[in-house]
Amino acid sequence: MITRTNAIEKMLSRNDTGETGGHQAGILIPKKPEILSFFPELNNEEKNPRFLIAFHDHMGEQWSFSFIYYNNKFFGGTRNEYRLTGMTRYMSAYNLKSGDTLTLSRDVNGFYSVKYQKDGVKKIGSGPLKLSNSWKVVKI
DNA sequence: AGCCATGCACCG
DNA sequence: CGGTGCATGGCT
Repeated sequence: MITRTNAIEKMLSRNDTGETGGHQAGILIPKKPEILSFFPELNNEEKNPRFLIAFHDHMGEQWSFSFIYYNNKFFGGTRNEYRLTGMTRYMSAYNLKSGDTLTLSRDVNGFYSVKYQKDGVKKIGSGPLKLSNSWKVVKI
């Protein structure tokens, strides 16, 4: 049997939180099988398939995020990436900034939850803040 | 591949 | 009319 990912986390980039002035309303999901297996399967045959997922946070609040596969590359465009959108309200509610960690998890009942970790703990030591590939799989 | 940026639609 | 979100292009 396969091991499905039931929890993942990502250190937010500046564009994720909207600090760059962008308004793309969501975070980018890397095309890693381990990460993607956390999310429901999307229909690759259709353009920009999306899946609305309801998450609840540690405060008992409910949030609906959209897991979208922007795949217009296969439909005459140039995009080929996954995003989780509709998060600006959540991020502003808890004042999340780049460098903070966002954790997504799913229990055996398919119940999704989201939480965050204000960082400053994870040191970067020397060098610039490297945010690429900042996702990681978490076992629960 | 991943992050940055933006024109336009929609909604308060 | 300003903020938010979608979809898409651009840059590193």
